[in-house]
Amino acid sequence: MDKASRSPAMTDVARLAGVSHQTVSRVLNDHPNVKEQTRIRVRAAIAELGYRPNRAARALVTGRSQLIGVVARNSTLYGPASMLTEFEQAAADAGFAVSVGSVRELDRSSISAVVDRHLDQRVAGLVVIANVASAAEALAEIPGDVPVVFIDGDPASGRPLVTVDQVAGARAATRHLLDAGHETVWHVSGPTDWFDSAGRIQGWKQTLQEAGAEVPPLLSADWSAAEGYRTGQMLARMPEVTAIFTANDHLALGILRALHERGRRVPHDVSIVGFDDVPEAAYFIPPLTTVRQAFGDVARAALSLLLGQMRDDPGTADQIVVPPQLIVRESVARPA
Amino acid sequence: MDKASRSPAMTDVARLAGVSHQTVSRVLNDHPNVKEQTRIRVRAAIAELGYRPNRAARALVTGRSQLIGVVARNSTLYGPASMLTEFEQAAADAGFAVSVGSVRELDRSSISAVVDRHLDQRVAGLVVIANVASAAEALAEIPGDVPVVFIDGDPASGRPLVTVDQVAGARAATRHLLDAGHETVWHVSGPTDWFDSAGRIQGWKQTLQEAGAEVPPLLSADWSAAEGYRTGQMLARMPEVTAIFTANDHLALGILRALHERGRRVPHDVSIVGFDDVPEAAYFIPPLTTVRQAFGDVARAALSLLLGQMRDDPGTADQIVVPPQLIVRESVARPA
DNA sequence: AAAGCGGATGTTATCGATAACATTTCTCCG
DNA sequence: CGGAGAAATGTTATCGATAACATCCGCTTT
Repeated sequence: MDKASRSPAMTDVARLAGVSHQTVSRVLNDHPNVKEQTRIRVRAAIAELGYRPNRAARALVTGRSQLIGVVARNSTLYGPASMLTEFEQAAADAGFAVSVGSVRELDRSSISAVVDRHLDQRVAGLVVIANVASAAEALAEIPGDVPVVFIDGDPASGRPLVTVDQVAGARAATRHLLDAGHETVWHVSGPTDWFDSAGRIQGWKQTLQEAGAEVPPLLSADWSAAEGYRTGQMLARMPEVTAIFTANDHLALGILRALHERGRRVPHDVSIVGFDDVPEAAYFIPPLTTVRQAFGDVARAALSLLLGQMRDDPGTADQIVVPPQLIVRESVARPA
Repeated sequence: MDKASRSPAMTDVARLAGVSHQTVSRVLNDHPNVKEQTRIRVRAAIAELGYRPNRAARALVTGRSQLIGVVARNSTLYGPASMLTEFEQAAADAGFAVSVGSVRELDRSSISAVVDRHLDQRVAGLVVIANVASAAEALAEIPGDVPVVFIDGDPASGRPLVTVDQVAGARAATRHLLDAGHETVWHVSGPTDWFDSAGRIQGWKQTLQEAGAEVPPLLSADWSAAEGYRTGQMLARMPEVTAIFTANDHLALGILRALHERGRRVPHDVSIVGFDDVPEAAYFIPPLTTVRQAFGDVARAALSLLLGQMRDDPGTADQIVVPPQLIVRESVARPA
């Protein structure tokens, strides 16, 4: 049959239930003024036909889809990847689909291309995981009428934003090393144009200064184990280095290896604290003390901010900061 | 003005260009029968108004969106996560948006929920990263008229499928260990219901049998460093174990630590080969010999299969197998 | 020069939902 | 018991695109 090939529409349901299509629409949208009995009849018809509302039609008339666009950097870095899946999960629970638009670099033209693609799809809202400063200018282009939430963006931007409190995380890590008795703490940071890096650097520096400790020169790297290793080779040759705080766990891994090759034992000779708590961190040699970020909380917070904006709800806050948590394992000890 | 708040539609462009909306549509779709001069006028009007076609309207009338749905397990595992971002990238290059539907478990009900959500959005096609057998039955529910491609699915299913040649990868790894002089090779596999695991187990076993080596009992684990560690604690106590092939790099990491704690040196006492080549693998202690999967190739192949189906192009193959590559580092040596 | 043809363009119907308004049916109360 | 007002339901317009068909025009063809 030709009929069978086309999926049923609202009018088909209406006919079967003996009502008008509008009543079907009311049932679907939980409109209050529908008699219970009718509601049941309609539901039955929906089930019988396997009816499934056409979102395109709905989007056309309402001007809003049930789709949230995410702009993220193309990366398998643990942080961004976790954030993405957590957000998708939260959005799905709230009945939204998520369209990912990843981008090789967070520069102006790439971002506006992705944002354009999202706007083409008439997304109901946008989430931008904008962890670098260069993103800022491109984001000015996002039209004001589409709800946007930033994750990891510029805390000073004044835009709706959810972040992990990087400063607090870095303070906890640095504090932990100082408390163990180290005179000072070296820091291997991520790329300095990332907000995450900036916050961690700031927290580290502040804590040292408050403790009256000398602030060693900053070593910056990308996020990779490879650069951690290179930096580690240098640090391993410096006997005065007894405590290192790295901006993520992979950097720490590279440093662990460099120290190991040079015969410097962790934590006996050198203590080290990472950041992220990747699932493997507990199985490094030795198990890594690190700072865990609650990506799930961030994702859920971002979603609720976004939904608040969609509802035009003035009661919702516009900046949420999620506290991180120090996870103590075995990579820190009192200096020799 | 109220006018300014609503984005321009096709008729607005038509009015400005002095043509009918249908001509605008023709220009947009590169229809041949449009005079060059008209085409230029329309293009100018489009640019002037900043017109952007409404995909919802198009989807409504054509019944197809420019959206590809991906069904994947919610996970930050390196493999699946890489696959996802690679696929998104490829799809974006081809002008498609990607809607992710992740799922906590690949069981029947979760999968059909996600597939339903995708179908609601009228996706133009589906990509299912179905790495476990339990997924199979749920996938039978996908209606036949929507193009589907599987990544990592059941090689025997007869459905359009792209996979990495797990068997070949495992053979290369096992072979490499045997060639180094080991009498046999132990294998720590992933969950046995994953196709990936199954292929790797098969390749390992075959290679041993062909070489006339004894096949040690299979040790199976999940994919985590944690289980690798637990399994490693056992293996470390068995002096006859000199060569281990693990189903992924994280398992290898856990085993490395267990061996280290027990004083068994790698590769001097025990050789080990992983799978995946996560970016950190080169910085394990020691650097890990492993098998690299070309996720980018897989993603692009999957996309082209999908596009082929959409075009109803009979010329496209329906199963593509991407070869993996052995990456030799320092975790393998000749036995003592 | 009339017929015929194809290229360029316009007109109208259509997809499947919601919005806005119209109408019918209850229910309650004086 | 009649009428007001609310509840329940129906009717029609609409969103913005493409599909199908209609028309117009300029040329070739004979």
